[in-house]
Amino acid sequence: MDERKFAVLKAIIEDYVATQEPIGSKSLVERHRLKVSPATVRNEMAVLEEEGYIVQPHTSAGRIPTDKGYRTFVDRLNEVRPLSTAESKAITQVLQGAVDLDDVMQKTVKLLAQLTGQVSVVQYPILSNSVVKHIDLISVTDSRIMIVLVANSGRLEQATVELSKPISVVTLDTLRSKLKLTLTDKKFSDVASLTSNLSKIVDLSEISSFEQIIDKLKFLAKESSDQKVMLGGAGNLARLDSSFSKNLLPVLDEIEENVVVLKLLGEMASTDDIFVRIGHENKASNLHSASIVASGYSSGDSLSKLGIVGPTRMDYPGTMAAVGAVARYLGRILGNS
Amino acid sequence: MDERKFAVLKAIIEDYVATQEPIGSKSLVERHRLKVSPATVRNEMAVLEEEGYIVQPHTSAGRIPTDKGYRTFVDRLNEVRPLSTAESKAITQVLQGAVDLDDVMQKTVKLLAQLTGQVSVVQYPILSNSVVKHIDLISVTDSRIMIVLVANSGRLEQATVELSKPISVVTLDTLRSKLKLTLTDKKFSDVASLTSNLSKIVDLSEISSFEQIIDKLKFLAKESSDQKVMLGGAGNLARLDSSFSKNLLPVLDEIEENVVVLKLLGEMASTDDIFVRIGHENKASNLHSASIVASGYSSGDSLSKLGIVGPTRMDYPGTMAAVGAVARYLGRILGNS
DNA sequence: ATCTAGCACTTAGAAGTCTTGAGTGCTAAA
DNA sequence: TTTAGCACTCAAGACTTCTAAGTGCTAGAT
Repeated sequence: MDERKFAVLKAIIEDYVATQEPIGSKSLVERHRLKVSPATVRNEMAVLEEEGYIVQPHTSAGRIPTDKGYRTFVDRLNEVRPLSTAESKAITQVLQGAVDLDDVMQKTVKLLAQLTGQVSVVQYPILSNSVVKHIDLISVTDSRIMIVLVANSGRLEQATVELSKPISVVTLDTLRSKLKLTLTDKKFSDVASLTSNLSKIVDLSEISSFEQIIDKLKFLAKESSDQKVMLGGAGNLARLDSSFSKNLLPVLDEIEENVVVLKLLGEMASTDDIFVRIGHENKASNLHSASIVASGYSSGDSLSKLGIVGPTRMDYPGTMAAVGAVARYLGRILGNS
Repeated sequence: MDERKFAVLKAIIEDYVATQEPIGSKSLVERHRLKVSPATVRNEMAVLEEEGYIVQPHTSAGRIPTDKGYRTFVDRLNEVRPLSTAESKAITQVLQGAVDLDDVMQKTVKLLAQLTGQVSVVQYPILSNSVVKHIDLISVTDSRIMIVLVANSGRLEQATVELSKPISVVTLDTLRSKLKLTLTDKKFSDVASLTSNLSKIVDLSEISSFEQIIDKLKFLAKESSDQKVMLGGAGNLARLDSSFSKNLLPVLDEIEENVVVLKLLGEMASTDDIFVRIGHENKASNLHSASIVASGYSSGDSLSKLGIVGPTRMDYPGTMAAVGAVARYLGRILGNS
């Protein structure tokens, strides 16, 4: 595409994103100090429309960008605009202050939501490659046992088992030390197989308690290697126009269920570039008027993802910059672990 | 207030909540099969208006309830309508499936949001009266120590300390056993004072690491006895009308910061009845068009709170029933601990 | 005494009409 | 290839009118 035509497209997109109104040739020339007349611009626009980059809502109205228009705009946007120093300062400050992983995740998701003004999603660091750093059994009461698992990434997982009958302290102690021995420095994904063949160590009378604990432990290790997701900035939906949010609501419900996001984020290629999926490029029809901007971030050993979802009409450069920066900083914070 | 007048008020409120439109005398008589003519109802309405229970948005329009109207309606609503069996089934099923405290809280907040269609808030069980059941120090790397605290209520708190220089295994071991000895079965609120006078036990060269760990531990214990809050159903805002959500957005941001809710919920008297605060009864002016329905729930030893916030125009009987039921079930679940 | 029917009066909002201005496409000249 | 000029279109705002839902009040019915 020729240089000037792209300039026109770009100008249309910028104005439309800012005003949310169709853009006409005259106001375009004024606002952007183009060195040509409106008539020339009109000719360019006619071509752009023919090629499917922009449309008119009705005759005698200005133009608005199509998905295809946004797409070429984003593709041409090679160098990502850096964030303002104030913004990047904010990011480091907020993330610096986090105490544990949950806190980091929560702050990140909120940060993303605030920087972009959109609904944000952050995937927890993936555990399957992680290694058990510590395992403990804690008796809260004599029939309630809490299992604690710590990964080398610093992620902690817990679960409580309600035993059908009390367990003796001795049994619990032997079980605990056995588990420590068996599982420490082993992969989460191997926990299930490793625990399957150590049934002989406990007294017969307590075999049921034993099994309940092991079951929960397996579940916990499996569950944790599954992916967990945090959602934030749902309130931003209210800021956006309601037709859009009506569409998106069911999606959010599902996101809270962790189901969709896995697919959504999983589909984005798994490098740490920034990915953008615009309107109809999304398979789910609820998302046909939405765009997703996502990026991978490295958490020690593995690569997880984060991103935002908003209306197609969004500030792509700014959003991409924010997503990229947050991903980078998050990786840096977690990289220390 | 005389019986029939109340019936009229009630009918107005019910219709207005359902339709969100001012209610006139004629449609009222039709929809509610009152045994009197519209003219009579009009007379009643005139009196109700004079007494401040209802207003006309403009002459020649129907009436809408005032805060005072809602208030008397709610006050007369003595017996709380029980939930449908389907609903209470849903509650038990959802809560039953939770694995740990975070999970319980998250499921509860979501449940409340779904049952009521409003924004919901659940306070974590208060810790200050809780007792340290278990404490552990886990070395993730040799300069990253994770502190784990478990309360008798089953609540688990963790934090990671980044030491300025590595700590030796021996020191860590002695420190750990010392802490176990000192803190087990002590109140969270006493952690700070108990840890203040045990500096002598470590080698001088590692005194700085020691201090960093103790500081974090104090912080953790204090932080945890502070109140923590979980927010849910922010997406419901989008369902409501936008003027309302505009008002409420800043409030939500603050709620996420845990600041406001403490006050908000704290102000509600601390029994486990259901409390309703309507419109201007709220001090914060952002909440003048909002109502809060809250209830205490007992979590083992202490009493915490949960509730929802929505527009004054809400289904009070239904909402109160839902809040009450969730509080009751939650108490039951946590009571086991 | 209280309720109700009837009626004159009010008024927001729907429906209809006019006007305007931002926008277009096309043609012909620079 | 660009630009000026011009006729044409049409959504959205302004202005009017109409209407239906609602009111309050009075006088008769119960």
